[in-house]
Amino acid sequence: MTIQEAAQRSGLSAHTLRYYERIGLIRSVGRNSSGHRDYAEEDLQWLEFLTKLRTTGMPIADMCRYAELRRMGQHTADERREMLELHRERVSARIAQLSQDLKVLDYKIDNYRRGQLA
Amino acid sequence: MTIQEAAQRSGLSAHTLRYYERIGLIRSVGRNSSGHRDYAEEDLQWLEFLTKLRTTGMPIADMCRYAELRRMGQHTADERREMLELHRERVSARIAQLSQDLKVLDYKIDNYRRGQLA
DNA sequence: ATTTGACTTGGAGTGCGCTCTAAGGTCCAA
DNA sequence: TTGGACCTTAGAGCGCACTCCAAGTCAAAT
Repeated sequence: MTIQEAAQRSGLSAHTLRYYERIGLIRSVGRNSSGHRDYAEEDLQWLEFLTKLRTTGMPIADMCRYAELRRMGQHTADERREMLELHRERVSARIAQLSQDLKVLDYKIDNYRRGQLA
Repeated sequence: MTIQEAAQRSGLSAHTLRYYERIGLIRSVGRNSSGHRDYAEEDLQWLEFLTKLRTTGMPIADMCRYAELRRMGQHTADERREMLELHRERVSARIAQLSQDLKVLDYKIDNYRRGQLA
C-alpha cells in the first residue's frame, strides 16, 4: 500500500505519516524495491489506534512512550495497561467536564432565545 | 481587584489575563490611580464564561468575534446566539466521539487485563 | 532615602503538532 | 525518451495559545 493510500485510509496526511514514522510512533514501515514506503494492513490497524489516542487528547510524547513499550515486547504489558487506564480516566473526566459545560451553553442559548441579554 | 486576585479567581495566569485584554477578549478593564488593572466582579463573570468557551474548544479567534459582537450591543444578539448554537453542536459531537473512543479504550484495557497482547 | 516587589507596556520566545520546502530519485503514459 | 506526477530525505517554517522578557513606574516597608 502506497503512502497516499495509507493516508487516505488513515485520515492522516502523507506528511504526517512520515512525521509519525520519524519520531518513532510507527516502526519500520516496509520499503519496496525503489525505497518507497509500502504499508501493511497491520500498520493501518496500529495507525487507527494511534489516531484514537490522539483524538482523545493523548500527547505525542506519551504515544511515543507507548509505542516504545510495545516494541519492547510483552514484559511491558503492565505498564502499557496502566498508561491506558490513566488515559481512560482523563478521557472520562473530560467527557464529564464537557457535559457540564454543555449545560452552561444550553442555559446561555436559552437566555438568548428568550430575548434576554446574556 | 488586582490582576493577581483576578488570576487566582479565574484560574488564568496574570500573563494570560493581559494577553486576553490585548487581543480584545476583555474590553476596558478599569485602571486605578497608579495605572494598575482593577478587575470588577463583572469582568470575572465574563472571564468565567470565556473560560468555558475555551475549555470546550472554541478557537480564540471565534471568542474574539463573540466578544466584539457583544461590545456592539443588543442588535448582534442573534448572531451571538447562532455562534453558541453552532458551538454547542460541536461540543455535543465531541462528547459523542469521546464516548465512542472511550469504549475502544475500555476494550483495549480489558484485553490487557485478560493477559492478551493488544 | 533606598530597597523590595508588584505592576505597566511592547515585543520576543516557547512548545506542540504538524506542514511544507528543497533537492534529488522513481514510475508510467504518451 | 521525455514529461509530469509521484516518491525519498533532512531540515525549515507555521499556527495556535500562551508565556516570558526588558525596561520602566509606583507604593509600601526598612
